[in-house]
Amino acid sequence: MVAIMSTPNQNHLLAALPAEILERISPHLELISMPLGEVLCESGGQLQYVYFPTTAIVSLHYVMENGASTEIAGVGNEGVLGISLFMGGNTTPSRATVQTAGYGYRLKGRLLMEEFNRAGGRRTGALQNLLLRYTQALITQMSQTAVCNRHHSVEQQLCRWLLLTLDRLPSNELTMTQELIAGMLGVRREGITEAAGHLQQAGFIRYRRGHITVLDRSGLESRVCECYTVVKNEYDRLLCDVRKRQKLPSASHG
Amino acid sequence: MVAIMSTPNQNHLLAALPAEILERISPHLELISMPLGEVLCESGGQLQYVYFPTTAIVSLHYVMENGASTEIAGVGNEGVLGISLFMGGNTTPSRATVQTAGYGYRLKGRLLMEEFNRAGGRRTGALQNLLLRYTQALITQMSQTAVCNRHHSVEQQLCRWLLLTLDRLPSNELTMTQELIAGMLGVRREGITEAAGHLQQAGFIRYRRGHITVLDRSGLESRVCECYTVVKNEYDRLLCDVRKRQKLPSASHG
DNA sequence: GACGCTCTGTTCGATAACGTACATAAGCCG
DNA sequence: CGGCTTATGTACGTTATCGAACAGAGCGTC
Repeated sequence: MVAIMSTPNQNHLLAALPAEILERISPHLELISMPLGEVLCESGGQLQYVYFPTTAIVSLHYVMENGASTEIAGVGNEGVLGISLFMGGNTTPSRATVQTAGYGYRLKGRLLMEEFNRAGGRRTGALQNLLLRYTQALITQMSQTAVCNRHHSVEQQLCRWLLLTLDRLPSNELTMTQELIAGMLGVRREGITEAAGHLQQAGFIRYRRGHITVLDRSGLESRVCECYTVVKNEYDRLLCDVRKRQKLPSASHG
Repeated sequence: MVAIMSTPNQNHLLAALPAEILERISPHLELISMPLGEVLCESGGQLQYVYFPTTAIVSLHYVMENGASTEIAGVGNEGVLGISLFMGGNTTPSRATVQTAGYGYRLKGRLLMEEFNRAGGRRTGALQNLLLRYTQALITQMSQTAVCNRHHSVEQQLCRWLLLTLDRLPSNELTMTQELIAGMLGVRREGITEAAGHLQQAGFIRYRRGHITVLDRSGLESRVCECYTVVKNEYDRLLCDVRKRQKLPSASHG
């Protein structure tokens, strides 16, 4: 009962681990609350933990000298925050903040590394394999963000962002102001107001102060640029064994 | 004498490998010519080899449905093409083409993987460690490209691109048409003409049909956005042990 | 229930980059 | 050397987004 709000299984990466590994690290997984706006890692800051979100979504973004900022990728229940630990850099120039409040599990970096480097001798460990594939999917997301920033309209980018966020949430309602979304996409708030207005007129979404409800997902998909599909396909391809293990999401039950 | 045009040491990653590892893979390194425009890997295509450029530069870019394209990162003598092999994905949605003709070494993917997974038991292998750190630096480059695409002017981006390219070349002359640069940055050719004109008026560069000579590097640095420095610092930080091993470049000798 | 903060809607001109079109010039090849 | 291909220079109107300014409206708080 105490686990209603979150179980490790809700994170796809944790869920995909072989039982043996999960048993080893489970005792060290700490369930934590991740409130909106919390800064999990400053630019260039050391990470003590890696974070496996379950219901929360974390935004990786750069803050520029002039204060402007842009999200370069999001991390939700499909992934993990803190790849710089096992990639060997320890830090990154990007900042990580909680974009959607929720829960997640954290694990001491040292413990993750022990498991990451636990090689079977013949072949690399299952955890390492999984995390590297996840990292590649993340790379695709970042790359596609670069492409999208260059070539697509604010409305298209908003659709992409909404769909990617929706994919990480159990419901069809996002708790999110237009101001925050603008910050993520690195555009003006007014641009979001305008684009969101179009989408609302089309009947795809409805919103009220700080809440966006997606009414017609396929409508958004009809307006989104190809970038969304590229990213989604790549996550599915690289982490398909992860998906297979998931119990089917209760999309039709509310 | 036959090796004047290229030696494995000219690639920083190869040069940084422990002698033991280099001895194992050296017999399998094939010196190859990489002509301008050669497509090393199509979007979604399988890589048979990984490529360690020495004098060539490879561009990783996305080609969109409408034909427009954008570079998301470059790979020169500081890196390796084919990270998707050891990251576990085998393919990526990006395309790799030769942006600056030159030479490089290729290595069969299977052989790289053997070495990548050769764990010492206690700790992960030196090659794995190096390649993962390189990958993190590449991630920074991609992220910063996304940020730069969003917030900075064509001129700033051109400066960033010139400097990053210059860092990978032995001389201060790039063989490159404005048309090609425009394709890299994902902007119009006219935009490059204009920005390059400014830089030439300022005396920072000089160009003639297909050749750009950098006359005043610090001039470019004064106009470039912060993105260049972020990327460069991150390469230096993550691969500093690589730099240490390099013989100092003969910048002052022609 | 009134207040006030914050979010949202709307306007305006300014600007950077676009798309198109065409003129000029450089260098290659016969 | 002369002609052709291709790169570069320049101009035009068009567009998306920006930056700033302000009005209205929702929602929590007292």
